[in-house]
Amino acid sequence: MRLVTWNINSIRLRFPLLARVAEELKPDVICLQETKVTDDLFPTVECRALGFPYLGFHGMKGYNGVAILSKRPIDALRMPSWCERTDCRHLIAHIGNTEVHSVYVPAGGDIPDPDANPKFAHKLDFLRQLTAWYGATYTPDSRVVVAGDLNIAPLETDVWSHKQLLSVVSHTPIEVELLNAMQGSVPFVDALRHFIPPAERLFTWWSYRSPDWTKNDRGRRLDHVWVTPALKDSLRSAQVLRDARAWTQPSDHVPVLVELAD
DNA sequence: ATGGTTGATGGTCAA
Repeated sequence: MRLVTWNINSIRLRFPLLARVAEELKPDVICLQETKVTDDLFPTVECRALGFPYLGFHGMKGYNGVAILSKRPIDALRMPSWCERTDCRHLIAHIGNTEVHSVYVPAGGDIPDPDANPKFAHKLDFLRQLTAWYGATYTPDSRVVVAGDLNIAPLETDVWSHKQLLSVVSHTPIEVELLNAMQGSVPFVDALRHFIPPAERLFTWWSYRSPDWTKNDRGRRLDHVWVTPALKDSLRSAQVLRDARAWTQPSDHVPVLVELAD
């Protein structure tokens, strides 16, 4: 199974780029975040025309929104909600004998202080709740893929400057600690770092707020694919489609591909 | 330290 995760930042605006991702990466499953579309306006006909007959989506007006597009039958869909909100940040599809999760962790605002910044507090709470739930719901024998924009870059090599980003939301010690706790809850295997050495720099996001995203390569690895230990030996390859950041009218995130043996 | 850009929306808010 070839699985792509991508924060598309509006599926309607960037549908032509989604078609390009489908054509170039030939995924069997695509997990999307920030679809930014309500369910009644989701482009179901267009997705099916791309070769994905089986669709799950969970969206709201203007913000957030997750989706899973599949060439293989989706047997069941679930949409957990966290922090007593209906934020459309989590979608689960049962595909064959495996669960695929599309997750969009709150970005957390600009100030890395939960007392001063409710958005940061929400991000931390979201991570704590998800961690408790994953730990209580799954075991190492579960067949689960967690894919999405987790909005945290855990390793020093996941950011362009570890020192300069220590107090920047996405790379603060408290966030990294909570993300590591979430990964350890089952535990999950980091599929990207399974193939790409942790010593090597690896980014999946480059800010829009730079006139030239390639200048000094100031990126971060915010998008992740994790698998349960039961799937570890099935991992075949992983790839970040860095080129997609240079496409016309790009998302600030690029697609990440992980290939698993069936 | 600050500001920079993009998207949905229709004034700003979120990222």
